[in-house]
Amino acid sequence: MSIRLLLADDQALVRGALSALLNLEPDLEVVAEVGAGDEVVEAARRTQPDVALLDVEMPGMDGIAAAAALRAELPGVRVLIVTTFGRPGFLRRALQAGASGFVVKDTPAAALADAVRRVHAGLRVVDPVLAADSLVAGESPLTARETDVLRAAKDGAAVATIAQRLFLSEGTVRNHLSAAIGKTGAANRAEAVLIATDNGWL
Amino acid sequence: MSIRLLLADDQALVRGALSALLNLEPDLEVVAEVGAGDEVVEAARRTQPDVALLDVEMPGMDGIAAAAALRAELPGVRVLIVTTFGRPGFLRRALQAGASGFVVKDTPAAALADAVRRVHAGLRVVDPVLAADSLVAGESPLTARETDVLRAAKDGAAVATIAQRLFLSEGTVRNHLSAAIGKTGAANRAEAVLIATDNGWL
DNA sequence: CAGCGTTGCTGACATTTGTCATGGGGAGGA
DNA sequence: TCCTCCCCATGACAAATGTCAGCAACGCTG
Repeated sequence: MSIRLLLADDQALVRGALSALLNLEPDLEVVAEVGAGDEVVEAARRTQPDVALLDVEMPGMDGIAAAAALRAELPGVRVLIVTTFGRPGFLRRALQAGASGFVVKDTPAAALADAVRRVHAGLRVVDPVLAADSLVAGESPLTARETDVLRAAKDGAAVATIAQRLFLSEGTVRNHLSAAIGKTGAANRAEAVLIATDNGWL
Repeated sequence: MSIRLLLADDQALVRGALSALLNLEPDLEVVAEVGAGDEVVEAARRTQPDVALLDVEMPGMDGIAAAAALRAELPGVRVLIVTTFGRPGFLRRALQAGASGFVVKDTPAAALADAVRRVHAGLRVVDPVLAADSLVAGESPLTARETDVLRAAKDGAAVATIAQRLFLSEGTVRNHLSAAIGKTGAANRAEAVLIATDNGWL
C-alpha cells in the first residue's frame, strides 16, 4: 500500500516537477495537486491523502494557515511544510500549527522522499540548522499592533497613509514604529521591515 | 538522438524535481545539474548540452549573466531562462544576453518540455503576457548612478551610509535618490526601491 | 564647436521621520 | 485590589529625508 500525497505549491512548474519526482518512488503516489492554500482542505477531503506537502508562500491562505485548517478538519493527515525560505518564525509557526515536518527547498532531492516517509511514520522532520536558528531568534518581540503597523509600512507607505489605513493617529503610528525599530535593533523603518521579514515575524 | 539538457537552479529540491520531470520525456535527457551561475560554463563545456535551463535567481553569477557567458563561450548551446519572477526587465535583459526562451515557473509543467523542444528547434519561446508587460514597462529610465544608489538603498541604509559605500557626498546621494524617486513616480525611497525591483531595474 | 545629458558638488529649505515624556483606558495576573 | 503591559493619543524636539537652484566637469553627438 503506497503513501498517498497531496501537493500544494503556487508555482505550477514546481508542483508538477515535485509530483514527477515523488511519483518515481514506488511507495509514493501523488493523489492531488493544488495551487492555493484555500483549496487544500477541500482536495484533502476528496482524495484522503496520508501526507500533505504544503508550500508556505501561496496566494490566498498561506501554507501555515492551510496546515492549521487541515489539522482541524482532517487530523489524520500529516503535514510536511516545504518552503523556499528558512525563516525561523516560519518553522515555529508551522510546528504550532501542527506540522510534522519542515523542509527547505535547498535540501537535496533525494532527501524529500525520505522526509515524506518519516513524516508518514509519525516522526518529526526538521532541518537541524534551522531549528537552532529558530531557538536563537526566539518568538517575535513585537506586539500585535506593532506587527500591523510594520506590515503596513512594508510597501514604503508614509506615516499618514499607514495611519489612515489602520484608523490610527499619526502620532500613534510613529510610536509603534519607533517601538518596532527599537525591538528589532534597526536604525529606521526600512531596516526594521527587513529584519522582521527575515525572521518571519510579519 | 535525444536532446541533452543542462539544469541550473540554486534550490536543490527544485533542480532535482525538474530533472525528474524532464527525464520522463523520452526525447529529453538531463546531462548536467549545477547550483550556481558560475558553474554553468564549466559544466556545459564538459557535458556538451543542446539546451541550458537557467534560473535567474542564483548565488554568484545570476542566470542572465550566465546566459551571456554561455553564449560567448559555447554559442551552440541554446538558453532557456526559467524563473520565479516575471519581471519585465528580466525578459529584456535575458533576450539581450542571447537567451532563446523565457518561462516563468507559473506555467504548467506539461508546457516545459514543449518549450525545451521549441528552443532546441531554434524557435523563440516567450510568455506573451510577459512580453506585453515588457513593452509597456520599457527600458529602465534610471541612469547608471541612480541605479547604483537605489540598489545601495535597498537594505534600508541611511544617506550617510550609502555615501560612504559609494564614495559620494551626501548631497549627491540625495540628488540621485530624488531623481530616482521622481522617475519611478514613487513618493519616497522605499517605494522607489519596490517599483524598480518589480520592474527588474535593479 | 555647440548643445545635451550625466555625474558630482554645495547650500538652503520644507517636510517627514524617529524619539521622548506624558496621560488615560482596558485586560490580565499577583 | 494593585501592578503591569498593551493600546491610543498628544505635543515637542532633533535628525533624516526630499526638493530645488546653481555651478563645474566630462563625453557624446549633430
